[in-house]
Amino acid sequence: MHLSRLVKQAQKGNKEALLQLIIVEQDAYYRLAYSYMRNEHDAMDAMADMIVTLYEKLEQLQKGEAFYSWSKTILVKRCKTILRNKERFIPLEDERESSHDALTDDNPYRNTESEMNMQVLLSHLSVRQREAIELRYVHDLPYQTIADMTDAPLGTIKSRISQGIHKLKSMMGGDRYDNDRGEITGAQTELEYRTGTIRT
DNA sequence: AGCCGCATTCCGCTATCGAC
DNA sequence: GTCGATAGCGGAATGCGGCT
Repeated sequence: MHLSRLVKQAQKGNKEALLQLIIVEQDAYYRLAYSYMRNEHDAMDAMADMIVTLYEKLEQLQKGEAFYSWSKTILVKRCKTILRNKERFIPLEDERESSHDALTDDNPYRNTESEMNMQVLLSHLSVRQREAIELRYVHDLPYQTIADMTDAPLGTIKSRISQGIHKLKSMMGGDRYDNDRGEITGAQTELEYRTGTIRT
């Protein structure tokens, strides 16, 4: 994989190169867009808008290796803009209702009972905590990228995730895996197993 | 090629602060 | 008092260059 080379080709106007870059991560893009839009049509719309933006602004990207975090930041901001325009951006007090939407049949995450349980658990967090945790453990994005996406300081993202995990732990009735040495938390482990992002 | 040490980056955690 | 935001610390992971 020569990411930087592909990005440079795309920056020179090579549409094939840009297409290749997008295809490699198309599933990740879709899942990310879906997690915000909650339906296939809007997720596809957001992805289409992202591709247009990428094509227009690719010259501004300085580090080729940062292409995917940069493009995902664009996608998330586009999703939020669409939601705002539709006046559907979910305010804090409505988050529980939205959690039920997340369990509809076309949700790509709703595969098993335990995944549904995790969605229910996540629905008890604040919107911002849930967003940060989903971006980290569902979409496997680094803290800095999440901070960029959400326009929040890095420390704030760390805090949201840490406190969100803490809440999940208490909701799960204590920590099955935690111990005195401070190893990986039960809730965190649960999330990582759900999403396949557990590191070996 | 393999090992070692150093530097950098990333992450988890927590103390502190301010708003309510 | 509670909650969320912020900053900073320490440990783990990773990258990289030098040496054998």
